[in-house]
Amino acid sequence: MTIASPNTWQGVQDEVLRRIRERVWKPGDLIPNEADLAAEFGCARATVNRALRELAEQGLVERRRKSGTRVALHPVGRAVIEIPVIRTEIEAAGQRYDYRLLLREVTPPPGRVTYTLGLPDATRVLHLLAVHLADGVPFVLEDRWINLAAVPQADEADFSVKSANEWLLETVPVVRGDLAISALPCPPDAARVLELTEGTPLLALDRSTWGPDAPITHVRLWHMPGHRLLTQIAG
Amino acid sequence: MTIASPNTWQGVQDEVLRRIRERVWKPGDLIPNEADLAAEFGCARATVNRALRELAEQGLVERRRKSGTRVALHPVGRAVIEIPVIRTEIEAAGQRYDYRLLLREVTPPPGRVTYTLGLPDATRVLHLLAVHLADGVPFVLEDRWINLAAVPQADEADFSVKSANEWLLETVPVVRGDLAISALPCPPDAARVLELTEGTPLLALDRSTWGPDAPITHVRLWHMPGHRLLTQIAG
DNA sequence: GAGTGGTCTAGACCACGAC
DNA sequence: TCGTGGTCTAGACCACTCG
Repeated sequence: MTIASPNTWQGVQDEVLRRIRERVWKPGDLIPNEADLAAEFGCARATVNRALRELAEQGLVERRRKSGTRVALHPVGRAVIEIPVIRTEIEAAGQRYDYRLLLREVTPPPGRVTYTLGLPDATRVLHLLAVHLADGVPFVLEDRWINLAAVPQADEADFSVKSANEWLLETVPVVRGDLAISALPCPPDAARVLELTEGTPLLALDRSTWGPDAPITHVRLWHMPGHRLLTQIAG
Repeated sequence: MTIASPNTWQGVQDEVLRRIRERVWKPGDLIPNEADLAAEFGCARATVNRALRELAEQGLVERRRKSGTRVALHPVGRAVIEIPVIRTEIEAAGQRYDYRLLLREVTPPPGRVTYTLGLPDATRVLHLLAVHLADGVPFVLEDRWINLAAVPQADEADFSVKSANEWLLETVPVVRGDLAISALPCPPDAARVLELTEGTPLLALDRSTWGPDAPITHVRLWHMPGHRLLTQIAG
């Protein structure tokens, strides 16, 4: 770890961090305002602003106009999970990627899908079931529902070669998404495909995405037993 | 969703985002340089810089000196998980918080603890087992190991009133942390405390933290069945 | 060598919010 | 009211990296 020269924004940030960690400024304390810090460090106020803004984004300090900047009392840790395309994830691990489409049907979706996406009752929805393999071994089971009202082209797309994941990324503009992580017992159909005992604890990732106007898709990824989501904590 | 006036950094960002989503600039494309965009939007280059810098942090564009700025080919989704103090989490849900210390001992830690923290064999480690309750019902079981070589004060602290989580936050400067999320079968001792059937799928969060010089603590949180980690996806 | 993003400056005005 | 952070500007120099 190198210390940046103190009149750069990183240098200011390092010094502020040091004072927070060494309790020169204690949790709850008000720290000097930007103009004073700029004078102390011999730099422009904009430089101090950038340093403090990033610390505020990380939750280490709280800033309010007029009140000033305080050291956070209970800094909230933030862990960033990266969600790559599954093929990329497997190939990045140096393994061979394979993909098999198991089921394709247009059928009324279960309640959890209509509910999380906020779909009207009569919506036509495309249901896909597919397995992604790493070196020939099942890696994750994908249970996807695509809103045909928002993505009519999906009805004619060939999802047996390219995964819906990648097809959607290239085809539909996504504006926002939700992710829910939970531990669930392996259901009977997944047990058959993944060759597991029913009830085995599996990590389930439920992802919903919306376009500019309408919900696009909901997907549940069933990860094989032992799979771990690894991240670093900032703050 | 309001559109910001276009000569603010948010306005520039909105317009750039729109062009990326509507495929005016396609994945892989080079977009105009900062000076040109500033001229087009009628603002200063610093304003464009801020807009693009944030998009680069989100992974939507890739920037390199001399080459310029490109629309990312495979934007990696990022989900930010917020990790509050457990008491805060429960109280924020409008529930009553309770805490019970079940076990306190100094004992050799299991391999997964010494391994993830990188502890030497002979390290003295304090082992705590505690349960956090919401409205009187078990919410999460905490299985914590504290490195007494790094935090000797922990040996005399009273963890029956204040949870180790909060005590450590107030006492020890933390420099970095790791988080691993997995689905595991409920072990026998947890089953007794949480009044569950052994083997029930539980969401396990393994958190390790380091101070400036040494590993501080490793904690595994066993969440009750059905618990979901909710986040939003950026990008 | 030259074009690009990365950063700093000194100054200015604005928006929020505590009083 | 008025102090604070939030932002914009015009200009400058630097650092990286491609050709």
